[in-house]
Amino acid sequence: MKAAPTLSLLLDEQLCFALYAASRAMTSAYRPLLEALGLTYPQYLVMLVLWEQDGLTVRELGQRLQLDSGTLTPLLKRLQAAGLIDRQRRSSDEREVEIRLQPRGLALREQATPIPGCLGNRLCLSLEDVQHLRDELKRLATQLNHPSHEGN
Amino acid sequence: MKAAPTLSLLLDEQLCFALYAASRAMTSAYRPLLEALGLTYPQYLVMLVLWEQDGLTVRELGQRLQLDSGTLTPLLKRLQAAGLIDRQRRSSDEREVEIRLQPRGLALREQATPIPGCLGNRLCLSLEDVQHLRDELKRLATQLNHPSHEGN
DNA sequence: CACAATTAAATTGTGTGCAATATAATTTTT
DNA sequence: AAAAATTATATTGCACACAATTTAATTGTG
Repeated sequence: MKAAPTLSLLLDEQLCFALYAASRAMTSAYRPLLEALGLTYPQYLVMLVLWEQDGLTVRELGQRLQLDSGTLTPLLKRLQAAGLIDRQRRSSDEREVEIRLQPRGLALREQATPIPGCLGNRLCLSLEDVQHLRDELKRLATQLNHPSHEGN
Repeated sequence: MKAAPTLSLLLDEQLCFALYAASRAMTSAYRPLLEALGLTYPQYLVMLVLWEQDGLTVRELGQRLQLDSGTLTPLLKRLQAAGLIDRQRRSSDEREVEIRLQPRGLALREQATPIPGCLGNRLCLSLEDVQHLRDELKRLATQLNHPSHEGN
């Protein structure tokens, strides 16, 4: 076990800042496209999950997106107010709230289909490079979320 | 010029979600370490810039971090309230507000030096891999921020 | 069955991000 | 030099994120 090496405090050398800046740049790039659908970026992510699997609970949505009810509850209320989803307590377990797509929410999927390709075009990366970067980021997130201190 | 290929709408295939999740995981990993310094993650980024170059204006800080005054003004007021920085209108141009480290803000640098190494340890990546990922993310952010539509 | 422990959402409070607007100082133009 | 345009910051309003607490429903235990 060796001590943590002292790395630079220079902003431009930080992986964390590159990640933070790239994530916000990505959200900004989506914004004008999603505005046409009346969605914010986190709302779009919720819709992606629901288009894949409808009828999930708030908890299950949260597991998928790594978001808690403090974030999801108001977001889902806005999607409901927009007529895209419905929120219903489950009769089998009244603690759980089931989220179901409304016709307007389901129909929105058609308008969303061109969006990933549209964004992909801007990246100037091959599909393989995008997939590789995506998988590296997934591994990074997994490492950071697990407190498996000793590894390497 | 070919049409945008229709890519998947599956959450787990999206680069954007991997980026979003990794960025939040990174911020969460920093949180307990920064809490010991009394800083939030964006506040830490501001301090990184000031430790590199003191006396920048709000505008210059914003250029460096890609943040506007709507975000920075309240954040800087909190750093000022914590006694870490000072905010002063420049006499040469009264529109500009100069940010200067206070002794406590300068001293905090010592406590921050082990942090990057501490986080680096968790990544289970070689230094070269971290640098490569960082540079890929920088290129990605540059591409996304520039509307240079045709490229590749 | 009663009651403690657990679980799922919702609520509350703080701190970003960011668009839009306002305010004030400086520069440019006429 | 006065008016118009520009620039820098601050303010306002909305939507996340997330910790901490609350509320309500369910499960586990004696």
